[in-house]
Amino acid sequence: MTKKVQKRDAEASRRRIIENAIALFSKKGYAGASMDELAKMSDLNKAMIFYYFKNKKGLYEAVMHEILQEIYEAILAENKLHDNPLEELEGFIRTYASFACAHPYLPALLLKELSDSGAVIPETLFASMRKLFALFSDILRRGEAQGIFHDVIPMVLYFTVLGTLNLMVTTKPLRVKAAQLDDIEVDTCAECDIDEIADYLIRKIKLMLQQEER
Amino acid sequence: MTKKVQKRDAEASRRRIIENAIALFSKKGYAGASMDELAKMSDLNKAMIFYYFKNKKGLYEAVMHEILQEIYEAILAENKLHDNPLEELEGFIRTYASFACAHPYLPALLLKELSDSGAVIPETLFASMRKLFALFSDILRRGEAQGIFHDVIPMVLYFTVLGTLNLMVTTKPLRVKAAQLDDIEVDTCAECDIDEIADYLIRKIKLMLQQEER
Amino acid sequence: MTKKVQKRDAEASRRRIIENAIALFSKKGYAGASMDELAKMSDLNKAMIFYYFKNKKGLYEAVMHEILQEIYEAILAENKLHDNPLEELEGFIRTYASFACAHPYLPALLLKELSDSGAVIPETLFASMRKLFALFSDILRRGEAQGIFHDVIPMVLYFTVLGTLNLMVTTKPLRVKAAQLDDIEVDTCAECDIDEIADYLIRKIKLMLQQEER
Amino acid sequence: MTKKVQKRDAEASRRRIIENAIALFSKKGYAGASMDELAKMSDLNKAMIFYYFKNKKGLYEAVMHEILQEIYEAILAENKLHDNPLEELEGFIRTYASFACAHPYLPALLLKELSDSGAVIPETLFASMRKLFALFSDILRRGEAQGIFHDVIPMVLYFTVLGTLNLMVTTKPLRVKAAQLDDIEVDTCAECDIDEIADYLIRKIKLMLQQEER
DNA sequence: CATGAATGAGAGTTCATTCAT
DNA sequence: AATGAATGAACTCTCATTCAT
Repeated sequence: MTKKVQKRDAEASRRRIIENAIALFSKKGYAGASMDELAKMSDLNKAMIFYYFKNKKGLYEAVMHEILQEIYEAILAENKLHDNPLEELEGFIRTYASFACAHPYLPALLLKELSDSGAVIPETLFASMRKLFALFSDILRRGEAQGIFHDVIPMVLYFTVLGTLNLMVTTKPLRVKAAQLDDIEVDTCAECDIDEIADYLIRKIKLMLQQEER
Repeated sequence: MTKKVQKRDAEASRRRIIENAIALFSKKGYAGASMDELAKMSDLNKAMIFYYFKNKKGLYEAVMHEILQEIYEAILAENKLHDNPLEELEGFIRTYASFACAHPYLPALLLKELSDSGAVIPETLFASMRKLFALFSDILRRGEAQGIFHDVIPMVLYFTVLGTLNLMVTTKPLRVKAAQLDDIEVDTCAECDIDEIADYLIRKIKLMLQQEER
Repeated sequence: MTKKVQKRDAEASRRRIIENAIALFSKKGYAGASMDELAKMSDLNKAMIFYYFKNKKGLYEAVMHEILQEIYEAILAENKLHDNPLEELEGFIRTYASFACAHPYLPALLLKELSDSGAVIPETLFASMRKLFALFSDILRRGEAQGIFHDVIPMVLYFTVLGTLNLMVTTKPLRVKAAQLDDIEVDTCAECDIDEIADYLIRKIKLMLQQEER
Repeated sequence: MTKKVQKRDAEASRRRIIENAIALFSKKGYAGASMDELAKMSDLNKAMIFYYFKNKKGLYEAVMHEILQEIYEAILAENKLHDNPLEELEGFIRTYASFACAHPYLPALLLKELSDSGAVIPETLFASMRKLFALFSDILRRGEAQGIFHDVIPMVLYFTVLGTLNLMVTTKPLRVKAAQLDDIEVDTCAECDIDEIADYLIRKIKLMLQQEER
């Protein structure tokens, strides 16, 4: 007879949880996020979180996997549009920047996680982050092989890019507030939008890589 | 009757608390750190924490103030040894790097705090961080005025430096582990020590700043 | 399969908490009552108190609302049985007295609350107490209008009635103990039951109100 | 040599503690009052409270003894000025009223204590209160013997007087607030001062006692 | 698939009280 | 007589998690 009176849509519930969890974890961190609050946000019973994700850590892993997968796919798609390392590098930075700006939870979550070596989820973070780094590293190595980049240490440069962009995104509110209170002595770049910053960063990174040291 | 190994030494107790708190907060973050655990670590009754610092937030503020003050003083001292922007910049980076390496709680705490715009202690973080940035900014501006640096945006470059160095420090365990598990496909720079990294970063930053764009 | 002795019966749990809370608050006062003890009394986990009442103050409000509502309804019901102010007044006093005797927590809670102007819950106490006073006041005013009561100040007389009855109830144990220890010098009325006292009070109040001053 | 550099005046310290304790206990009740706050108020080290009074209960006893002694002496002094029961009764009520008004902690403390049968300090309260009641009782008994009072139950009348006056004092703030918010429907006697109330009560008590029942 | 009731452990914080100086 | 440091127990309240329906 299959009553199906009410559409109990498992997939929809799951997604609602994940999406709210992304917001919550990025705002309050792992320890600070409460499953109670998450349930309320998601308009679902608390028990459902455990039904779908087993426990808090499991949910967190799902969240991290989700966002790392998303950014990876975005960057990979962009990467396929280009065929030389210089453009690929540009694309990488620009895509990461605009994605981070559109989804500011990403920098927040990533920095938190990286700031304690993935204390919560070493393996997951790990595997997911490696794919992204492998791509970045590969671009630089090929550029080096082609003689257009010099003196390359991919790991350091990777964190240079991620560090700069992530911090510019997460500190935005702080910098805006500083600008309001401050005499104009120091410029906190409160107005810059992320695309300008990405452009600037690209320009600078090029100078870094294309020059041989004197 | 000389040694007088005092049991009830306020200053000593206070310091023990602060020092353990630095370790604890940097390891577990603000929300994740437990005052109970801290008391045990410090070999003191839990109530003493509140006796000295009023509440958890007060303790956290004291901790952040402490570490930011320390790094600021270290950098300021170094800065006074030089008299031209280029050397000053080098000194800044090198000092920050070696301090961060010697006191790895600094990057951990800083990244956590910056990753949510100083959610816990906006004002304190703020004031303390500004002094450091003001110094950095000043170095670059003077360099620009003297025609040795070009196309300078201090805020972005500040986060480039801090982002790179902090992330290299906090991800060290992660990178080491990656190196063990991995086929040699990607180099996670597991062996590099922080001074080499600082050297590399300095070299690169110089290229960034001394060149005019082509 | 009929009886269904429910274990997880929300309404029952809630009631158990409220009822024990009434006893506890009336015995120890607001500050002196411990939620831990209440949980134990109620054979429930401590967290359930907060699940049902949000916090201690919320519980206290619920308690006060409950008892004030009960006494109000009892008196109102009695009031409807009469149609002249004299009888209504009698009914008011008698009902209050026997209710207070049957539920001795009422005087205890009321006196405590009134003794600091409703420090804990000004608004709630307020609204609930006003209804009762409004009824009392109305009775007296109508009596005055009909010329059977004279020189009426309802507020004072209200507290005369409540003060006398409440104190006679709450001091009962004290007075009994006094009677045991004492030589018969002073009569603490240890034997009187509350109905006699109510009768006496009614007699006296009548003399108060029906006479014009000489 | 008797250095006596600093006047460490024990008696003064003791008094400061007692006086602040009266205020504190009357405002927050026994359980709600904190020795920490008391020490701060008294500008003394917390340990001194225990030096002078052994423990919280001891202090509370001292406080209750103090205020009951004071009111007893005030009333006794007044009583000696009169030589007939009617005037003595008037004096009792009037003195209690004005004392209670001048020292509003008395009603607050008394009602709290009486509202749980002297849970904290049965014996002390007891002994002190009995002297006062014995005086009141004696006045009435003599009046009855002289044929000017009729149908006397001292215990009840005692609480009638104390109940009325104490409640009028402690509820003053509540009644004032009610007067502000309310439409004029009910008169909470917010303006009456305590002497008017005492006069009114005396008038009414006289009617109570001088009449034989009809 | 979904709910609300229940739990036990632990959170931060305050308490009365004592110790050493 | 007076202080500040220290304690342990208790406090209110929140947490992640599970059970019964």
